[in-house]
Amino acid sequence: MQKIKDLFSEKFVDNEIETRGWIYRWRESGKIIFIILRDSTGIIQVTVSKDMVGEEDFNSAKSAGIESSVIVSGILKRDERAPGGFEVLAKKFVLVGKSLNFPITKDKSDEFLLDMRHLWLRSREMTAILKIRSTVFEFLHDFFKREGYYEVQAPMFVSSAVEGGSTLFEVPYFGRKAYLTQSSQFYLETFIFSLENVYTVAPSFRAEKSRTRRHLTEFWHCEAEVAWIGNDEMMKIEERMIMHILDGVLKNNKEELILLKRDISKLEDITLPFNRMEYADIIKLGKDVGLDLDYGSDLGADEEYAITQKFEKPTFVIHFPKEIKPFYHRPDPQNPSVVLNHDLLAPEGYGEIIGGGERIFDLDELLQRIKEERLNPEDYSWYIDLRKYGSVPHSGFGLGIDRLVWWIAGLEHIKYAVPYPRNVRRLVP
RNA sequence: GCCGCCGUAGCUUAGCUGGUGGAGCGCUCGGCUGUUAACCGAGUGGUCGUCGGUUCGAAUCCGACCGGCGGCGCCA
Repeated sequence: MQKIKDLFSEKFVDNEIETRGWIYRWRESGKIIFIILRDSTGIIQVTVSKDMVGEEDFNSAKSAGIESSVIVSGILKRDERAPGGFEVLAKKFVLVGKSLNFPITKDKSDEFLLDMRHLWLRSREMTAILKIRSTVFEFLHDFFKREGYYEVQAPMFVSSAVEGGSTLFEVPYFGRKAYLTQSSQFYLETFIFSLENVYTVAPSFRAEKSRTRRHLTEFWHCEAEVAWIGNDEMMKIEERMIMHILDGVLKNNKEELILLKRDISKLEDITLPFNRMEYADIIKLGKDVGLDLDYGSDLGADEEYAITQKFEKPTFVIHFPKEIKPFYHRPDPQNPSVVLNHDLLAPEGYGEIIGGGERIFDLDELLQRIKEERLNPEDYSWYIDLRKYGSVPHSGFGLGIDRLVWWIAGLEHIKYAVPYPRNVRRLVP
């Protein structure tokens, strides 16, 4: 039994082979049937003719519809008329699982394909994306393993918000109210006092009615928290991490990137270090380009687009005004009106993929910021506790893994980066 | 939450200055021994999103509702 990809080799030519898969294309021309067979590794043409396979097998090949699963044995031939230059001359054709009329045909709208996602996953495009996605997760874990991190797990059911603004999904919890986590950051901070360097890969949930090409209500979140380091060192870790993943995808998924028509040179040209820009300088730069930007307003989609179009590699935007960032970010001792934080913006207009920074580690400073933001300290009692018993300077970040896949694969909308995307409307399939 | 847009056959759509709904793909049948999302012939398929209004007459005009899409805000 051979995988389809392995058949594209001189060593099998004129030899007996056997392979199996699903019918990707089917056409007949008189007494010969052409089948394009697909498996997880690729596609190959199979020709079925009556005098080669006999009446019975020929009839099952004739009745087999798109996406039928089949086992074929025969002779591998070189033939320039076949796509890819090789084809299988069938001697035996076994229909394993019949396929009814496959609902996905030539014309397909975005929405229809989302409704049919459980079947559309088989498409060459989705298969390529899923392979890239698999590599991204693999090299993400690989990076942390190499750098000596511990992987930890935080709860998905939580009792309150990490930050005030975001909307939480409420779920009934034995007569009480619970919420689905929107970030594991606070829990990660609890682990650093024993494990020092920790990370987690888990879903986060946001009940925002966002309708943009980069928002989902459920997304895969990689978060890390590191003891004893500051904002600058955190950024260096992150850029190494992104480079490691990029290298992994470029090494393992060239074929998939090509199939997706990704401009690979744009990824290959990225080198360390990434760009760094002060928030204040962005505002100045924005004014020069004619954007309506005031110091103290958060960067909107237009601004991010303008910035990320300008640069060929990812850009850290650092030192945001503290008012527009959550209370736990540490104000810069040199200039307490800004915080020691960073957002990482992916190039080519993709925008924010990471948010991170240094956390306040002083008890009084944290209480002060909670008070300024008019939050209730009781809601953060165990988080505040961490500043009472041997607090240390520390930093962390959150990476939107789906957004990373979205950018690397060069996709139009984040929903293509995720097998079963969830947004305010979509819960099926 | 705000601003735009769209619902016609299984899918993709034309018809929208009102006068009995057309096409391509799919599917069924037939033809072809080299097709490349093949081609040729025949057939199949529609309470035009729902309800109401205007009119002699509504897919078409008006209103409400339902469903969806794109963008902004929010963020990963």
